[in-house]
Amino acid sequence: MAGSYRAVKAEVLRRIAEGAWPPGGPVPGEAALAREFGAARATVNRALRELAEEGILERRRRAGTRVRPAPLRQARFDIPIVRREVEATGAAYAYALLSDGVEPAPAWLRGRLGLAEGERVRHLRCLHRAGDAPFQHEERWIALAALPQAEGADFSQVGPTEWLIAAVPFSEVEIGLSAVSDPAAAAALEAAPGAPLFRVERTTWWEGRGVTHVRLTFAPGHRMTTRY
Amino acid sequence: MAGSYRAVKAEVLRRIAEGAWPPGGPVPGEAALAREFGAARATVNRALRELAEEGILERRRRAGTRVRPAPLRQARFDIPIVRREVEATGAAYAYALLSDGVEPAPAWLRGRLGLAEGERVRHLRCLHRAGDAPFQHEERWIALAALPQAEGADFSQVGPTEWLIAAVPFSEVEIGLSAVSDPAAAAALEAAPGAPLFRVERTTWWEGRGVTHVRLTFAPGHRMTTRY
DNA sequence: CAGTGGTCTAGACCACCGG
DNA sequence: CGGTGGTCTAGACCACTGT
Repeated sequence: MAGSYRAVKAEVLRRIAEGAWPPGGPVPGEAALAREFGAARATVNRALRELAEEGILERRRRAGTRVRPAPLRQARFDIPIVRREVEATGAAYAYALLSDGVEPAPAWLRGRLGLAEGERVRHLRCLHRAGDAPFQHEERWIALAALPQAEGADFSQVGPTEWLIAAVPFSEVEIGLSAVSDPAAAAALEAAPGAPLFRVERTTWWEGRGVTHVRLTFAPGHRMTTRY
Repeated sequence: MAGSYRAVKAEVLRRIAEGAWPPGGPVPGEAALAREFGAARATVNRALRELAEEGILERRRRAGTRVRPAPLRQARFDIPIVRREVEATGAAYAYALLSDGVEPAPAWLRGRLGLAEGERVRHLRCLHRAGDAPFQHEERWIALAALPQAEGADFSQVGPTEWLIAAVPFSEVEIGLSAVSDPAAAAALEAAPGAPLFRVERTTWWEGRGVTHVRLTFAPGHRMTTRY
């Protein structure tokens, strides 16, 4: 097990935890570690590269590798498709389209997506259920200039999210998480008007153009979790 | 630029976006791609491995590589130290200890950390400010059996989070995000009693033992964002 | 049981940047 | 300017798993 990048990672972590390599302090160079561990430099490189990506180490050319002073805590969350998320709980998934229309983009949305004044967007509100219980309220805007085929799409059976996955293969995305009080969403979710609701907002660009913005508001009590 | 793992990634992404390699469909083997691109297999391997880690591809031995049918959306969020987060906004950071005591662990906490009945925990409540405005309310429990030195630590000047970073180098962590209504936290944050508050909960284990649990509750309007 | 990805090695070139 | 990490190559062995 001497020459395994996993073994190298584990050993490096051990030395940091042990205090042998204190926070902010330097880590021996790849060549030295390769010699010490009896591994190829490429192997050590992969180990250190991954530790850097995980926020444990800090690497810079010429300056060398150091232990991050305050380990950059980062968490990776999966953002699954609602249907899968519901089905994972064992409940039956149900979808309903609440409202649907085409309208000029409001100012805040134009700013967010970079749209010109007067540009039209398709505006949808949907409800996703887990069994009989409301699970997630989705409010979505799609820029029709960027995605003309969205004007004729039928969202009565399949939610716009799933439709978009097929229509827009790749994009740049910004995700925001917050806690909100939204009487309209609360009503759709059959929650008290002032209930604190967990919201995920996602804006998507494609080739520099704003394509769509969505607000996913969850029924009270929803938690997003991850481990590492 | 033929033999660059970045070039390979870009080309693979292009072919997927283009529709040449449809979702769910197979991707040629590493050997074939290496031949086609005039690169070493290790180079192609790195490209495909990273795309798999990013949720674009799915790889299995013997079965080969496929394009993920519904691209696994995942987002990575940085969870910075409060002080840095506040200072990043340009505001002055201020810390205050609101309450501090040692008590038997309540049942819900024992379950979460895996503590025995009657085990004692240090229970702290703190407030982090950005300038004059309350920014984050921190409520923390530290298991004294697992971390005896926490009993005598002075948390009047430095928050327990920063103290813990120095005391517990590495650990397993579970993070949960939710929206809550918490009158006590709201009061400390000078918010309306029923205001929707964004909460981050983090449980930390070390060598299989539950060490600490924290509730970070943010002032109204807080947003956690990320791009990719 | 054969083929695919997973990993390792030894050697090499080079971009970058701190002193 | 020189040392460090970043990357690439050619070749090899092997673990795993679908057929």
